Amino acid sequence: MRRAEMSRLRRREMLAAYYEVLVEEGLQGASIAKIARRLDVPPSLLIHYFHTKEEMTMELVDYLLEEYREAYGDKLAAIPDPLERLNAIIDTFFSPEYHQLLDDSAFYACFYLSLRHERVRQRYATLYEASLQLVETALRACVEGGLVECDDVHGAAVMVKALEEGYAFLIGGNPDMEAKRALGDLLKGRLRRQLGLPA
Amino acid sequence: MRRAEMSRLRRREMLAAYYEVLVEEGLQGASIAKIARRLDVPPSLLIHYFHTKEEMTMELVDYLLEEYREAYGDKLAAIPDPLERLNAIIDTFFSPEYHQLLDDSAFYACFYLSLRHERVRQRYATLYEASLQLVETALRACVEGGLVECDDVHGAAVMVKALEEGYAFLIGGNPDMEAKRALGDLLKGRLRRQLGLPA
Amino acid sequence: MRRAEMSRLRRREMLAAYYEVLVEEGLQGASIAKIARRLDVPPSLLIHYFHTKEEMTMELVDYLLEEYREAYGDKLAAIPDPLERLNAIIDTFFSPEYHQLLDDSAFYACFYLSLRHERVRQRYATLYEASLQLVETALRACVEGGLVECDDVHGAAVMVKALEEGYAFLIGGNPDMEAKRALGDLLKGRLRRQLGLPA
Amino acid sequence: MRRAEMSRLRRREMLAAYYEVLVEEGLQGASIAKIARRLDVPPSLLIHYFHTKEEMTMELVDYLLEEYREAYGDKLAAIPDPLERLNAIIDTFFSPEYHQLLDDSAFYACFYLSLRHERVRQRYATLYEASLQLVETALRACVEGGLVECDDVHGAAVMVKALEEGYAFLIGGNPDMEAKRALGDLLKGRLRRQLGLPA
DNA sequence: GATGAATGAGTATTCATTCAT
DNA sequence: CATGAATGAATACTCATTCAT
Repeated sequence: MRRAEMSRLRRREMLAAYYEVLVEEGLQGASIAKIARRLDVPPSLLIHYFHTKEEMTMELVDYLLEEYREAYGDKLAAIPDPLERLNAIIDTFFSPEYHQLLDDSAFYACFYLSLRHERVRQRYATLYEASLQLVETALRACVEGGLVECDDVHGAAVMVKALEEGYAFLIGGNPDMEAKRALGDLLKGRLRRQLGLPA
Repeated sequence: MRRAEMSRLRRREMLAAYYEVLVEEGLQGASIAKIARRLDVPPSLLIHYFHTKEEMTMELVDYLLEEYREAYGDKLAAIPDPLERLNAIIDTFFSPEYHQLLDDSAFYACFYLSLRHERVRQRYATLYEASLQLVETALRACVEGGLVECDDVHGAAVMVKALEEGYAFLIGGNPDMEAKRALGDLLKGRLRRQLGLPA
Repeated sequence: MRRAEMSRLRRREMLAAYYEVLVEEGLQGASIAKIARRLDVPPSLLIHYFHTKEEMTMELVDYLLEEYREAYGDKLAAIPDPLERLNAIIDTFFSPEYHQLLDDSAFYACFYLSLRHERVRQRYATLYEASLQLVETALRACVEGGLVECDDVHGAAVMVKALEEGYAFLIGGNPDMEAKRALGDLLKGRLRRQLGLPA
Repeated sequence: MRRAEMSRLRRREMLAAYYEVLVEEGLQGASIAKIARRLDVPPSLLIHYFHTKEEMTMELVDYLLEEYREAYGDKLAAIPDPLERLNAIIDTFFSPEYHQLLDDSAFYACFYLSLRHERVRQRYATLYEASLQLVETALRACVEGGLVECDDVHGAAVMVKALEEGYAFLIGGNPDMEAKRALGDLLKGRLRRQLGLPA
């Protein structure tokens, strides 16, 4: 028992180090040797745990997406009042902070990997699906409660997600926080108007 | 002049080979040696032309973004009637074909690079600005012609771009053409409704 | 005793796995890790049993040479009639089957090792000596029984062994069974004529 | 022209270094890095010339077999008188010196490789064929000249080769020169008697 | 303009082995 | 008896780049 637990923690340490190296050195520069150097262990230890770099990369993506879920998904889903929840979701999605939980370049590194590795793609799809459900469920509750009028709840939810991803893309790499926030507010406003929500 | 022209063509060949290698091998696997092998020339020849790999990469981004402009930007801008132009823009932005001009993974590879290289970021920003102007100009002409009602033309244009990028992101890596098209239609419909355009 | 017996069996399993890996991967590719993988045990278990790879290799040679003795040596030595025994020996030595008891490449791998490790050399020398004795004893009995005429029994026995090893070498790696057999018959005929044995 | 010549020489130097390392370190210990160290060049230079270690190994075999041919084959074939030539061949084949042109362990290393690499096998087969022809031609000339009586020239030649290879095998790894020579003389004598040659 | 020799740092991974549990 | 964490040296090979021709 103790051993297994220790091993799990060690893996997380290693993945965290991988993430840091990825942010600092980029996809091309993130090597097993550099991760090992950061942890002050021999490279062979990483191989001992993950067998190959590819497998380690896959686990990194899992680990990062998991962090996303933990940090936001669960918190948002827990809000009981549907309108309040919907508003919180939208405020979150169009806030720079949400998209900065992960470093921009690390996020797009992982997304890039998702385009080349089926397994990564599926993790992204799962996350997307969960996120879409979050929106759709809140929206549907609002509609059923007569708080919002909407004839195509699913379509509206997809639109929210598309706009959110577009927002993430447009603020990518831009260091100007004010501009990011302004863009978020602009899109939020238009989105709220379309959904018939009070600003 | 002959010499300069030859040289320019040779460079394009090389960049095209770089693109192909990038698509097949990914960011991590795209090396000078592999590009050279594909062209059946020594690697030192590529260095001879581009001096460093980084410079070659920068030129690749230019080359690819240029292809985008040539293929779509100029054509769309040339449509004289503003409403027709605006509709064409929207149809283009939300069609799978537009986003498949470049291989998904190559596009996001370049975008990823833009997050790490200021020079690349500026090329992307320029492309974004031009594309935004295209939308904004068409929209403003429609508003001024009384064909469309809109109190914040710039904001609306930004929204179009955000939605387009979100669309690109969501269809990334998905091989199902029908699903891509359906998603494009969904977003297009909602966008048109918001802008007060006839479906 | 039970424990010791179990341990002996386990060792044999491991040596058998080593042999298989040696055949499949060659001398350069046969590693502790691969043997362990084949047995689905951790590499450290092999070290636990054999202490070092070298020791394991030495035991492998013993094990394989032992198999030779078990399979043929004892059987041939047990034939009571000397002429019959001599004929059986010659038929065995010049049959492809005898030289295929061990995979060609594994046999020469071990022989190669014998050139570099004194301990292995001695095992080979012992096997050679036993085999030579087998021939010499049979031949001497025939001479003494007046069945064969030969003034230098030892020399003749050496000749038999030399020809046998030459035969083994020449058929090494050749997959054509017919050719192997034909060559064996050719050499056998000439040998028999020299020894004054009936064909 | 100068370049090509230089390159050829450099390759030979490298193969010679490979041979030396092979003799000293054995098949398992002969690595690119060690060969490079011996030549005081970076390992990547060897790869530059030979692309892979396997290819380098194949060229090593060619190079060594070629040395054999140069050292003995041509010289023996050049002897005009057939009986003299046949005697010289036999004296050579059963002399320790001939089999020591190459280090024992290196020779069997190469032979071992021939069992695992088709390309190497073919080189060995070619060498064998040439050597067999040498014997057969000399023998046939003797028979036709009435110097030797033999009804199956080809069979006799094969026997010579088999005995020679057996001799090589039996003296392998034995450092006692006297014993080697005595064994050669023993086999030579019996062979000559069988072929009807004067001792 | 084009080539190939040469370099040196770097790659992921494998190796046999030790050790604590 | 058996395991898996850990090590450190080694593996073949790739990398971008320089330089002389």
